[in-house]
Order: sequence, then structure tokens, then C-alpha cells
Amino acid sequence: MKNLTISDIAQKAGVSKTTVSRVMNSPEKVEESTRRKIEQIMKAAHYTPSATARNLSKQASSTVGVIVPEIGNAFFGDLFMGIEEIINKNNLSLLYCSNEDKVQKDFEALDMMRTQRVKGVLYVPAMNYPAAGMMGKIQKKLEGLGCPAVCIDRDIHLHMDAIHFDDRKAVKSAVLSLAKAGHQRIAFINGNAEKNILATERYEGYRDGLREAGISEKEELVYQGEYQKSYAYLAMKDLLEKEIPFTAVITCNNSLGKGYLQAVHEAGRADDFTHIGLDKIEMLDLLRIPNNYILRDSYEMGRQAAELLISRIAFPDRKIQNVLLEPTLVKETF
Amino acid sequence: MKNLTISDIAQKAGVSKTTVSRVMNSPEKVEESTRRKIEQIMKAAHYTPSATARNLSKQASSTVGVIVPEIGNAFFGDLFMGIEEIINKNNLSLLYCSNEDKVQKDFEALDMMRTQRVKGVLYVPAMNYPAAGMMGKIQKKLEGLGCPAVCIDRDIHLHMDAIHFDDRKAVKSAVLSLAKAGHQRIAFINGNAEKNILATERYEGYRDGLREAGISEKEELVYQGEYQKSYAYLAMKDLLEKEIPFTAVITCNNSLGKGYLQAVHEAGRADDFTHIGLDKIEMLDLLRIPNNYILRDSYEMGRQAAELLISRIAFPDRKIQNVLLEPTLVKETF
DNA sequence: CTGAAAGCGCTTACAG
DNA sequence: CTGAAAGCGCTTACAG
Repeated sequence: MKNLTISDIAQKAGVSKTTVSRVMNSPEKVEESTRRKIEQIMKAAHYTPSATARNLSKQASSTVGVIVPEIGNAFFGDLFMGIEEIINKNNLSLLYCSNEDKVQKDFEALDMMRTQRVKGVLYVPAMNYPAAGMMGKIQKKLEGLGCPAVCIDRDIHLHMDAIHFDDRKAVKSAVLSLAKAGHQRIAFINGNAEKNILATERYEGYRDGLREAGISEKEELVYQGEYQKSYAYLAMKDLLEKEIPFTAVITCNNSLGKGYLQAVHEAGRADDFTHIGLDKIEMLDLLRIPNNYILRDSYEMGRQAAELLISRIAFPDRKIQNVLLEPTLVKETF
Repeated sequence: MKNLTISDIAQKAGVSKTTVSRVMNSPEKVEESTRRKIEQIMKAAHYTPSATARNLSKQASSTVGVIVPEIGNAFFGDLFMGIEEIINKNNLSLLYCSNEDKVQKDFEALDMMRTQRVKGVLYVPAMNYPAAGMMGKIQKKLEGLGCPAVCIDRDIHLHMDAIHFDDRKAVKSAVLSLAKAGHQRIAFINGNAEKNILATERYEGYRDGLREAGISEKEELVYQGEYQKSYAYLAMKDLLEKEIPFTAVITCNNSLGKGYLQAVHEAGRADDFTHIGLDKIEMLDLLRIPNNYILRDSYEMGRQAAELLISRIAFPDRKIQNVLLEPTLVKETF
């Protein structure tokens, strides 16, 4: 079934396209009787105007782009749903693109958003460390986008609206909580602090905590590799095999937390250590397996990020905002 | 930064818009030297053509719409990622819209896709039972879409490409496996079989299995309500409190499986029953908690659904396909 | 209150 | 191989 155009409707109604357009855009300017008649005809014909044509004509789009690393990850799934809520509320559409957490794809995703001439983009950068010249390139892309963008979750320190969690502070308070409970040897499993801004922040938080608690950092308790389940699993195996003494473990993301759990359950030592993870791990509560974790409300972050974008679109010149969200420490085992 | 247009490039290059357009669409028709020159200029100016303008001009879109119930649900998250893989491979963009598993939103989502003039839509219907007149309305919407659509996961029996799992057969074989292992009293926790096609299928599968195993259906073992964790939780509590005898339980979706686990772990009776769930539940393997489940590869379903759509776009007149995927029964406890 | 006309940024059939 | 012109389906400033 071919879609009708505004001309078809105009013809059926015996008016000009202008008038039909007006009943859609400024109905108050059309005489009531003609307006009704046209509305009636549009409805009967199931007429739906083309967003493509309107966008081109208005030089403005009705869709917002979202770039995330991986939608299958619950953290980003929730984030996405928060975004969705606000976008829908504002009658906008959502153009989705993953960057697979790969820098290369980051560029492609931004190019795509530009080609599509979206109204704005919500952007969780894959690229999130100051590699040689890369930040400059990203900045160029962002500037060339022709629309506002909000940086989410990873603070790449560009001059733009941004929102993220205060992970440094959260990890610090995790360390302090553990110290207060008497832990002196706290293992730390993290991503690569040299290649990842979030990992850097978390490591700094760890050190902040140790310092404030008056504990000296022990090299053999610090593992910084990949944000993958297998990395934490191997790290734990290593700690256990070498019989390095420790009483608590902090894991710096959801995957690492899972790897930790896998290792200690496999070794039958789940109850021997106090663990604090980052982000809630599903199913544990249902299975009555207590766990401690730093709770970050990514749904809320999604909502706020979308609000930031919407307000930027409405007020292009408002001051740049950098929102820092406070995670909560949820303690179940101490 | 304002986006450049094809006219800007033409001017800089001292050629007509036509020629610039040609280097993008049919470069072989342009003399090499001019082509190079134009390419060079486009690159230097960071020119990106507007998809909006192109779509309008070509009367064809480069984006595909996806309508799913809830992206936060792992089943749909995986489905979505499968779709994404194929869509990206074909250089198309993805317009996302949730229907929140609500019939009302189904209509809105389809309207939105039509307004956006997408190239095709991948559609997991919220509406999936033959309510009064509703199916007719959905059909009308789909016909009015002006582009092909593929129905996913819920078989609404319309004349269109569709893909779904053979849940009936899967549940039947689950029952037979249990019967073979000696189970005679198999509890069954399901969604509403009257309002939901999938629930109907699963219930039929249950009955098929019982029949073939020569077991008579016991009313007190059948719970059909909502596909929610809490429903299964309450169903289990009910069974346990009333001390109704049973040795095995089949739960008909992921949420119900979680509710089951919650109830038996809370009651300390996790090891007393043989459970078969539908879809894998995360974390159980890592925690070394054995579980049986019907495995449905929703990532693969997403891939195949997208392939169906792409082939339909390429060959509008090819025969309608109805793909039935076979789930696998994964046994860990018997 | 209404309409003719120009314009949004592309593509493409046609002519040269 | 190249370009002028018409067209895609809308919107909107302008004139009436």
C-alpha cells in the first residue's frame, strides 16, 4: 500500500497543500469547518505525514541518536530504558547504534548519526582514555556532528554536557567501610588503569581509601587487567593458589564480580572473604546469597542524560553541565 | 558547525551538483580526474550527505525499525543484538521502539515506524492473542505500513514472514524427559493461556507430553497466571503450603523460573524437586547451581529475522516464510 | 482565513 | 562524461 501525500489530501479536500499543512502545524490558523473537514479526510484516508519530508523541510529532525557499548549488558540495558522513557515523553524517536566498546566503531557510529541528521546524540564513548591524538579526533567528530551531544558514563573531559558516577569516591568509601570493619588486606581487581578512565578513577579511589585508612598499598593484592569475568576468575585463582593473605576483595565492575563469584564458589570459599562489587549482580538476592555492592542507578543516569540533551536542544546556549551521580554502598554481609 | 550541502561541494569543485551526486552514487560514470578532485574536496570539507534528503529523493529509507517489548529482558536483549549484527552488515540503521508489551503501545510503535518511513520493520507483537477485532486492526496497520514487516517470537498467524520457536514441542519433550525419569506429578507454571498465544502453545505442549506419557492431567498442579516472577513465587508457596504432592516443576519463562528459584531457596527445598525452566537463567552456572532448561537462542532468532526482512526487501514477491526454530533441552540435574 | 511559490538537499531521466 | 531541470513531500514567508 502506497503512502498518501499531502497533495492527495489537499485534492480530496479541495484545498491547497498549505492549508493541509496548517491543520497539522498550526490548526488555530485554519477556519474550524475546513479544519474539521480536512481532519476527517486525513483520518479516513489513514494519512500519516512523512517525517523524512518534514525533517528536510524544517531542517530539523525528530530523532535522537544513542550510542552505547553493548545493549546486552544490564547496566547499559537499564541506561537505555531510562533514555527511552524521556525520549518517548518528548515525542522523539530513537536511532540506536552500538560501538561494541571499540574505538573504531565509535567513529563509525558518530558518522552514522551525522548522516542521519539526528537532533542530538547520547553518547557512551568506547574511546575513554587520552590515546595519541584520538581525543582530538573524537572532538572534531563531535563538533562536526551539527547537533548537541551528551557524554555518558565515561568522562572524556571534552567541553560538553556530561554525566557520570563518582566511582572514585564510591570505591574510596568501599575501602573505608572494609577498613572500619577491620580488614587490612583488601584485594583489588580492576580494568586497565592506563587505558581506561573509569579504571583510573577506581584505582585512585582505592588508593584514597587506603591512604585515609592508614593502610599501605600492597602490590600483590592489586590486579588490573581486563574488565572481563575471566580476568577476575584468574586473578582469584592466582591469589588463592599463591596463598597470598587477604580478607576482602573489591571488584570494579559487574563482569569482574561474576568472575570473583565463580572462583570462590568453585573453590568452596565463598564465605571466607568479604566482597564488594560494583553494580548489583542479578539473581543473588533471589538465591539468598548475600553480597555487597556499589549501587549505580543507570536507569536514572539514562533519564538525566536524556534530560540534559533535551534542555540543550531547547537552549543551545545554556551553560555546559557536568553531572556527577553518587552511587550507594549496599552492605549485606557486614 | 553547519553541515555542508552538495551545492557547496559542487561550487568548490566548479562542477554541477549532478556530478557530485554521481561520484557518490555511480562513480564509474565520472571521469577519473574530476572524480578524484571532488572526492578530495569532499574529504577535506568533511562532507557527509544528508540521509534525509537522499531518502526523500530516492523514495527509500536506509533505516529499519525494531519493535520489542522490553530491551532490559535478556531474551530480547540478545534478540536485539542478533538483529543488530545483520543490520550493520547491510549498512542500515536501526530505529528502536519499545511496545512495553502493551497492546496500546503496539499501535503507537507501528504508527511511528510508518511516520519515519522505514525500509522495513522487525516486530515482536505485544498483541498476541485474538482479542475482539484487535487482530484485524493490527493487520490493517501492518498493511498500511508501506514496507515489509517480519513477525518475531509470537505467532499472530497473519499472512507475513514470521519466525518463532517451537515451544509446544519443547515443553512436550520436557514433560517426556521428566516422565522417563520417573516423575508422575509434574507441576506446571505458565502465563495466561487464554490471553497469550505463547502460553497456549506451552500449555498444549504440557498436555501433549502428559498424554504421550500416559499421565492424566491434575488440575491442582497447573498454575496459569502472569509471566511474572511473583506469580511463580506465589504458586510455589501455594503448592508447598497445601502440601500438594509433586516431584517436578516446569516453569514457562525466565521470570517464572526466577520466582520458582526464589521460593524453593527460601524454603530450603531447592534440592527436593526437578525443575525445567524456559530459557537459561544467568549466574546459576557460575554459582554451580545446576538447573535444567529449554534453551532458545534468541540471538540467532534475531539474526534470522533480520535476514528474512532483508531478503523480503530485496525480493518483495518471494514466498512468505514461516520459520520454526527448535529449542534444545539442557539437562543438568538428571 | 487561504493559496502560489520557493525552498529544504538530494537523485535521476533526459539532452547534449 | 557533464549539466539543467524536475521531482521527492513537506513547510513557511509573503501576498491577498
